Amino acid sequence: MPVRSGTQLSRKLGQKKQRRTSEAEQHQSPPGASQTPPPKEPRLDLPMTLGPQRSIYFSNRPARLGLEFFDQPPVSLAQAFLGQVLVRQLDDGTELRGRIVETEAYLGPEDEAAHSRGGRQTPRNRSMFMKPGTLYVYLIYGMYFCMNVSSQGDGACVLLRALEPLEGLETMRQLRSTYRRASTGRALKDRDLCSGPSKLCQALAIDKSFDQRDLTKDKAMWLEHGPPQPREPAVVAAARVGIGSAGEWAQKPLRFYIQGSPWVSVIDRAAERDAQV
DNA sequence: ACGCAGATGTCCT
DNA sequence: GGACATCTGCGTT
Repeated sequence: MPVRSGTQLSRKLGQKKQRRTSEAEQHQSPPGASQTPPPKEPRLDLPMTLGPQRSIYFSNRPARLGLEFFDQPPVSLAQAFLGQVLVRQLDDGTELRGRIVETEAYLGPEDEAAHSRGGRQTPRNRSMFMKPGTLYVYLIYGMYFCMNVSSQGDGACVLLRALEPLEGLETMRQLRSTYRRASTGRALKDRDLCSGPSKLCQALAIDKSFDQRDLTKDKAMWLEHGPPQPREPAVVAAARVGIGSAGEWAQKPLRFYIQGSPWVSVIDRAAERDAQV
């Protein structure tokens, strides 16, 4: 859902460093994951007509999005993520689904708010420099995780900030509660399941072991086209959250969210007013 | 509704 | 040693 015209198909691959094959395979299956493949879906009749988003083989589920989706500049990828569905398959086969409603773009070396500012490359942020679709998961404040997806452009990526939970809500609630103090026994509201970058990591059981995995190939997580919407949703561009010390870069409108969605983590009324002139 | 302190590990100066 | 792409629970309007 383009808010602005972005470069579409005329891009060149291979701007990022090649990932070694051994690493790719090493991260295919998480440590502790069940060795046996998850139970197969019940056999379903093939639909009479097959849409372009659906696999022609043995499934009526939407196909996972591939490299051609992730290989675009960070701003257009951040916008393209909105409305797509993130799927997490747990070790027991349970599938959790959430529609992405809020993202942030981190542009790379020139972006003072990015971990890759100045071209810094460390063991922690190495996945920012890997091929588009690679996950960058890091620990923040000693106890939380944030999940990014590498985009086109060295050191550029997109932070996933909020999801609209679609499937597996009770499991998400359970996963979220595990990390909270047991003193308050109140169940979390649906809105509190995935409305924040670290909340969604808790709800989908995403931790450091997902760092450097390939979202186009990983067995435990992938991205699907979101269901068609009756209307093209309005997208708000606002300042990014939690990067106060990044000078002028803190003000740039590099956070994107679906206007009116109750699942967004931080609403920016001023940005919404400015946008509707 | 909003504000603030505290929790807690890792990276980087 | 300080900062950190955060969240929670408890306090005050």
